[in-house]
Amino acid sequence: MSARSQADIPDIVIGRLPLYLRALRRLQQEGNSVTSSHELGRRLDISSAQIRKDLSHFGGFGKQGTGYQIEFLIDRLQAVLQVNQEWMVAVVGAGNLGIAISHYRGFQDRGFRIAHLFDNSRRKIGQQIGNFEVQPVSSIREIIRREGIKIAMLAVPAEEAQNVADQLVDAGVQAILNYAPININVPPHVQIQYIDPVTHLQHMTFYLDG
Amino acid sequence: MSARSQADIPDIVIGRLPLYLRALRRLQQEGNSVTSSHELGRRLDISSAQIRKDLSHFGGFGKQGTGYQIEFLIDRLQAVLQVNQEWMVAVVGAGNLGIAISHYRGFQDRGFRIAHLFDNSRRKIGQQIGNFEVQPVSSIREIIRREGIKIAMLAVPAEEAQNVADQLVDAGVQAILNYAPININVPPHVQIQYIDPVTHLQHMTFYLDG
DNA sequence: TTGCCATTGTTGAAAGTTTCACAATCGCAT
DNA sequence: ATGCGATTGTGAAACTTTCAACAATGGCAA
Repeated sequence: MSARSQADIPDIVIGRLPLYLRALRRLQQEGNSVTSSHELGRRLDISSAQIRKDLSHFGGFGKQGTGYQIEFLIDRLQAVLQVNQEWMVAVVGAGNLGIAISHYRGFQDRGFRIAHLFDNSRRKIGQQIGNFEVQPVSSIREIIRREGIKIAMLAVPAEEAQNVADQLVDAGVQAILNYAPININVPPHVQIQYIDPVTHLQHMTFYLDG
Repeated sequence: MSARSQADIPDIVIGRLPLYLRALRRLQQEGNSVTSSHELGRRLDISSAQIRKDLSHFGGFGKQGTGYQIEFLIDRLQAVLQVNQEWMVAVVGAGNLGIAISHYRGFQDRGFRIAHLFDNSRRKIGQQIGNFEVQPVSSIREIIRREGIKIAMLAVPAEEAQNVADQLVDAGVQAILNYAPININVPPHVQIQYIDPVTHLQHMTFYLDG
């Protein structure tokens, strides 16, 4: 992993923190104010020892005999993940998927706000979709630079993904979540993650009988 | 992992096979008929040794000095993952996301076909969306039983996810891909995987500066 | 106050995963 | 036919991750 490898925490641990955060907020919504590594583990299907060890990388958040104060732990995890602020996110691709992403309410309160929706089809540019007017891909560079946007979600056809990713990186984007079913290459200072439902489905079919 | 733990292959290896498959099909589309562990590794950002070792779990697919016949390797991986057939998939939730999933052309030729779209809102039941007429959640049990559907994608609000998952499992579903941002519990014979863009974004923000 | 139960943080051992390094061998050019 | 460069498959080593176990400690009840 690159850059801010904060005190050398394993990346696999970082990857679990968002799951802890999600479960903690749920527990809170359900009216709890305290929880334990056992309860969290039961919910997430992760061993309690692992949860304690993961959290211990960032300091002693709990109390022996009692467990963890949910609100406090949420605050700390949000700070560690840097989601105690709101990141602006650009979405590229205004097809069905890009539109669904742009409408999704689930980013709110979790650290992200969709700020722009780009596409390069004549038919779509200028169209009003949710709160956004679709902007041309050619304006990515200027807008992203001007607004200092660091994060983009890519929902374009596979054939265009690498090209658009290059433009995003050039504009200063440092993290890309790619929905196109193709691997793309980015410089080492840029984070990239993939969402492809088919790879998940194919992983599961291995275990099915028949 | 459960059930068909075919000759005890590590689950982490199984999880990489869909990525190999995806990259191989791309290489094929680009007109290649042969590749090597080095070329694949470069594309996927995985070491060539790892690719060779992963593949070796399933037999010797390559030729020294030459590499791998792409078509042959695709066939074998598809057989291993059981995607040399077409699985019918039920989608539950006809919101923006469920609709985007139902329109997505990317399932074709990768082993899956959306067969039904369910929702329980009065407004949506009966509506025609793409090739599907939205059906009530209450009919899940009968339809999935009758058609022997084994795989479902869940695109309902977090509050309803556990409940719908229970109904799916009861109807005989053995694999669930859950888009709702919540952990759900299923019996051990049921596969479950998660897609939550926010967890990916939060993972990446850890490494961003600022 | 004392004792008891629950729970954390942490150590060290066990299990799992990746990488290294190289013999075996393939195809091609000479 | 021979030699050469490329590439696989694999055993052993290095590294990473998970798990089990337990001392330390907090809160509560008696």
